[in-house]
Amino acid sequence: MNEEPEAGLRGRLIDAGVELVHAEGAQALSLREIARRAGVSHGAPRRHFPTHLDLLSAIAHQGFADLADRVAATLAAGHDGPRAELDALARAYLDFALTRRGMYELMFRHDLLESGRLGLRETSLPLFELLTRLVDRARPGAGPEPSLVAGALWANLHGIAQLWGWGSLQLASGTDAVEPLLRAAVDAHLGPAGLAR
Amino acid sequence: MNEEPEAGLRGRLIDAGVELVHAEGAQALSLREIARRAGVSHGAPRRHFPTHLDLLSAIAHQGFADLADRVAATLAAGHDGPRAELDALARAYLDFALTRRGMYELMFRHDLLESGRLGLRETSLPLFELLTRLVDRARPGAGPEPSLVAGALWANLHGIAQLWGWGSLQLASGTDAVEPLLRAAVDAHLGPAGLAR
DNA sequence: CGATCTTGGTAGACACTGTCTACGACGCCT
DNA sequence: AGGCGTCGTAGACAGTGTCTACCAAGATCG
Repeated sequence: MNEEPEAGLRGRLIDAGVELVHAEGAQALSLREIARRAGVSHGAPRRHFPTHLDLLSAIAHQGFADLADRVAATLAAGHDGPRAELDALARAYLDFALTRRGMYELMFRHDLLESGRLGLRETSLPLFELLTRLVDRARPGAGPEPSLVAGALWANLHGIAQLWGWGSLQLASGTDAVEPLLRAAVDAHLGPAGLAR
Repeated sequence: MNEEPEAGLRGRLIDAGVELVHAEGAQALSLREIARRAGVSHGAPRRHFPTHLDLLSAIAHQGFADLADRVAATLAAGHDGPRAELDALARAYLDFALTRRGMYELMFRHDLLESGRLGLRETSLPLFELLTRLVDRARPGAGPEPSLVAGALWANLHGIAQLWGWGSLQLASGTDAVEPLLRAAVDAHLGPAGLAR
């Protein structure tokens, strides 16, 4: 499922960037610092990435691949029906966003997504289609179409991940645990756990 | 509801920043450019804002005030019951996020929120409490507590605003209208429109 | 009334950033 | 051997945020 790691300086730059964003956060990803960590001069990356944003996009791309791997590994563990799989997916998504904060932030930088580099926006499509399939199987036929529910649910997960990630939701809802919020969101879009199936 | 505009250079800097973020977007808010637009040297802002982030926080603060004004104006129009008010609030929120994109982006910059400057995170609390009250009144007593539902709903609005704003949701769900998505989200958290109340 | 201190702005320096250009080393091919 | 891409280096340039020295005008006070 994962493409083989790229050889040469191009791959080393991406690796250095991934390491850096995990260690220091998204704002530390200056072109020159990445080059420094890869042991080359600041002009070298230009041979492989025309601009700074292209390099960042490649790093974010790697992040989406990691997320896909995590989700795949979670689902491979085996679950009791599509609803349980959805719960697991939601938790894995949130977990990724909260533990890999810098990478998650990078992956959803609007200027990266909007620049259309590397088809970054399209990179999340397979994950979204998986979500749509699960929604379709987890819910009885009635109600709005699955892609709509999946879209709303994805947006909900994304919003929880972000707002919780920087403390706004803790402050607002007065709790210090995400799980109830996550459960409330999933239940809202799919109905309470025990019903379907 | 709005505090009076601040006089002096401090207020002029904020105004220049607000204008700039509306005209050119959030990445254009360099300290020097704001100073230029306010007609002062690049060192002048330092007398009023110790650091660049403090100035940005003050601008974002103004954005939250604008959002609160918009929501208040929307609710003042008069609606038929709390559920209709919630629909109007959700639409106003989304409308703000999509028309004032640069400002919305600035308001939810994590480094601003996390730095705790100006109590920026607390600024959204009144709006959230309003949301919680409406949720409480719009839903029959059963189910999870209102603050939890309000938190999940807020996260959903935020997620829709962001993902839609930069085109990811259009691509994923295959539609080009937000309204169905917004309705699906509100219905999911509060139940279909006709039922309650 | 004159000296002094505070307030609020200017001007220049510094380190750092992303981009661009000139240059050079190296391998490959004919 | 000669030519030619490929790929990295080194330096310049404009722009950034921050810091420091300076200075002009007002207020305060002995």
